[in-house]
Amino acid sequence: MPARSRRLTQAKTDSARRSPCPVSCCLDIVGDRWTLLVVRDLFLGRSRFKDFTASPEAIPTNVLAERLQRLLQHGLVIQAAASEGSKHLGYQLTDKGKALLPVLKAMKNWGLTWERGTKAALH
Amino acid sequence: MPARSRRLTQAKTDSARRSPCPVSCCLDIVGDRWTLLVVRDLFLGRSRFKDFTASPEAIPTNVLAERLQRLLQHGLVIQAAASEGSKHLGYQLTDKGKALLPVLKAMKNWGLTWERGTKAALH
DNA sequence: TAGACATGCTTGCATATTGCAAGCATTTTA
DNA sequence: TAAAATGCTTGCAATATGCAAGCATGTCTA
Repeated sequence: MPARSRRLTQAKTDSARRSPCPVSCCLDIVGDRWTLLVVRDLFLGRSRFKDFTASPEAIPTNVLAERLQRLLQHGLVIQAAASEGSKHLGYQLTDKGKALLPVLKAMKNWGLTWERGTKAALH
Repeated sequence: MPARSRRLTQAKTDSARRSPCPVSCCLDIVGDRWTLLVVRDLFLGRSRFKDFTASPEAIPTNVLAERLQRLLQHGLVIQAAASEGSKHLGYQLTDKGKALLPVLKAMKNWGLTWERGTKAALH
């Protein structure tokens, strides 16, 4: 898919939702094995493409590129200069994206309680 | 896959995890578009195969069967008589499964706050 | 107690997504 | 200004999803 038409692709409309359930709707956006790990990394202060690929789960680059586009489309992240005066872009959470913190915390707590050998990185 | 060998299939071991991160580990189990909707339905008191397929999101039956097996393998649900004296089996959340309630609540709140037109079914 | 219907799946198949490796234009560093 | 790093894209094989049909077992009705 070329960049321009990707940019013009509409964010998921109400009619594209499986149901009006807020849980279902949330899963339509972040319901896969990778998206919330990218959001976790954003909370950990990572912002650049390379940073996300460096996480221990090793997300494939094509999947990462697609997920970042989806997060942009749904307004969970924005792009901004990666650092002062740099032409490289980084990604940052919007308020909508930051609002997923309780979801990540709940998952963190669940994992720590019920799955042996897990260890938290997110505080 | 025959029923017996499916029963004998090991739950995901530490080595099968992508990383020791509790969030990643949680997503290894429930990180897809459907599993948490099944868990939501279980919280809503639904317990039988037919009940899950009747939800508005309309999960395909083969996907539902696979997800229920995964939830059984990971100990998030158990099977029990669907009703008094019935030979039909239903599914119920274990404590481990019930511990996902904060995750669902966080997703519900996020959806209600950030996605227009969503409406809660889970209380 | 026989037939009809409901339940709880399984199967087959087309399509979509994922994972892996390689490639490449642009930016930054030495 | 050449070399390395960055931020992706592309191609392809493997896996997962979605849809429709099929079917064994259980339950209900006459």
